Amino acid sequence: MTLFRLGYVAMSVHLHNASPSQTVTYKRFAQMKDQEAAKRKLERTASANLQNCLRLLKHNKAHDIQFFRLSSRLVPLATHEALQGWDYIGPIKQDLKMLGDYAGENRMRLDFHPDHFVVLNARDQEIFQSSITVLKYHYLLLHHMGIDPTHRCVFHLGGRYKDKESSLERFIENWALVPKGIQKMVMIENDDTSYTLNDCLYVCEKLQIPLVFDLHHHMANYDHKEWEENWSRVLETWTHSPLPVKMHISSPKSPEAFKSHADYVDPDMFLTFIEKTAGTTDQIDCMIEAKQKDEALFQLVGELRKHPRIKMRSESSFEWMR
DNA sequence: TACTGTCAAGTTAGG
DNA sequence: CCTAACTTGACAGTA
Repeated sequence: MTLFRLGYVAMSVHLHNASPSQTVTYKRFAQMKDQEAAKRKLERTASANLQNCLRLLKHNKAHDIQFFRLSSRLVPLATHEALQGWDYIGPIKQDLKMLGDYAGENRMRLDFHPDHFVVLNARDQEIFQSSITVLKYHYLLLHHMGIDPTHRCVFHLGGRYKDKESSLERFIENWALVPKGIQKMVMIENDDTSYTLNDCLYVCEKLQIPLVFDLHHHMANYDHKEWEENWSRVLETWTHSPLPVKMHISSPKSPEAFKSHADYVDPDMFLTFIEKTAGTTDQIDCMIEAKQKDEALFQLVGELRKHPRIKMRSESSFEWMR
């Protein structure tokens, strides 16, 4: 039997005034005359973000949701080069621990998806180094939450640079320069413009990195449309992970804007995926990437539970009955 | 209070 | 070579 578990991204459309991504822009920060006071403002914002994050986890618990992507913007300007040397962890240690403890007590799977500024296959050393800085920031947050950082941070292979083959190989070369602790934290996802499922499998198998399969990206960018033929290879990349297989689910906004995320998830496409993968592994955690966030999850569950072969195991998890 | 322009970072497509 | 689009919520200034 395969347990399918649903999660959502970073913020709730139901919980008001609970943004975990409040910020102070660098421009505003630089305008403030008292730099120490400005740093205190950053710290207060970070603390408020973490408090809001805790509210989100409580909301998730109330709805039986145990899978959640944390915002990468919890600490404003944490990795900005003008703020090197700023101890952004110290002032929020208690908040981080409280969040991590709550997640642990309630067996929640939390992870991160830093945005497109992480480019490990960069040609430019500075871009590579700033990518490492961003990953280290994620590592420290996890560490101080008391969460094992293994396989908690997903991103893409990087740029194509007009030569996909050599750019793919450069990811492998650069990987040797990535600190071991950060290597263990990483998962790789197929993207919608450059690196396909095949490309990612090649790298993930070589470097022993779990592959997060994004079905929507696959439909926008593939070598072989039939992903099923490679599904067992995807599962294999998770063999040595302490965590269940993870994937991303979203639907195209429209045929014209195919790559954009729709407000909600199309249940039919998802049901097809479920039918094809049910029974292939113990558990698959599905991250819902939709504009309507948790509401999209609720609506999807509402549709799924009407299906005769779907047996709900909680408000956000289910099995497929053969 | 509601609306609009602006905001750290990178890459790609297009002119 | 340069710029806009991508994606994108939140902030700050203005109406």
